[in-house]
Amino acid sequence: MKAKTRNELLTECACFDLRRAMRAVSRMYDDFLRDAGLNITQFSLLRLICVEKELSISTLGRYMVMDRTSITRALVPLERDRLIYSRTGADKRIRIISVTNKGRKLVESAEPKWRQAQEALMDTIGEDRWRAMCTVLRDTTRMVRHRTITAD
Amino acid sequence: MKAKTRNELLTECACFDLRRAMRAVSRMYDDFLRDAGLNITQFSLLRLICVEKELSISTLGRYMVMDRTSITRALVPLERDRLIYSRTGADKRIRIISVTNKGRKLVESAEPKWRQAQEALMDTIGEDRWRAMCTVLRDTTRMVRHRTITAD
DNA sequence: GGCTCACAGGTGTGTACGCACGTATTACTG
DNA sequence: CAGTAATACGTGCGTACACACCTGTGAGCC
Repeated sequence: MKAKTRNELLTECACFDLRRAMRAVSRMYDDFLRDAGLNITQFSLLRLICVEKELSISTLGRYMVMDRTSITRALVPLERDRLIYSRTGADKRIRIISVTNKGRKLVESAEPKWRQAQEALMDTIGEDRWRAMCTVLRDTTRMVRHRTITAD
Repeated sequence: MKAKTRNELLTECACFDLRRAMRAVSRMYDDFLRDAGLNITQFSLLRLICVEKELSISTLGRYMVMDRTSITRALVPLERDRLIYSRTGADKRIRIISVTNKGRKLVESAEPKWRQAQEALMDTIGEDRWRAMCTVLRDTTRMVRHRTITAD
């Protein structure tokens, strides 16, 4: 099979491919995590908060490459369920987010399920494809983000 | 740099990488499409309906790898704005979706913007990375979907 | 110290997405 | 042909996500 030219590549939507794969893979992860009482988004967010101890809404947004306001909303169910708590910092503009003991325990109990999802995906697509996918996705994210930032 | 082992690969979440890249890239496409009055999801959906003339909710769901009920909701704004219309088929269970003239015109007017987004992404990440990304995402989607179907 | 601007954050609104559960219609089967 | 299974779809509910717009705080400049 002949390799596609640039113009041929452009006839199919990369963003569609990305969103579709995201739906397929997210559903798989959510299936594994369901019993744990977290979805993959909440798990990722909570795990990040566990590692970093204290962070602001904007910092979380930058790391997740998510709009600041989306972080605010995503934290609502986590705070409601006492998995995280927040307080005002020395700089009164900043809301500092931390994990609670309950939150940390929940992440730890969910980790085996997440691990199972990771293994299942790895077994499904294979080590080489996994490696290629993660690399290309991280590079793309970085480049697109950099493009946005430098273009203002 | 030494290549990562399977276990090292598994310490970082592939699903997180996927969702994060999806957010970054979708935002870029939505930026380009904004003036056209469609977002990338609506554009993809509408374009598919244009090409296929007539399809059911479930068929759309299978192609988009999206839950049937998500399709139902996604079509609401499109039908409200008279971009599509639906009717009951010979099999009364099936709701047949078709594009309207207004919808077709809107897709055509949005196509140049979408094309600009495609070009911009291509210029940002390069042809090789684009090729690698689309290939790996389609293969992954297919494999994950197949896994779900065969596992029931 | 007052002015201006950048930064951190929240709310209103609308779309994106999926699961649990329920209804209606068709297909299959004894 | 009655009974059952499979198929197609919708609604209630909850989370995911972003933009437009607004408020409050801190930083730098005069």
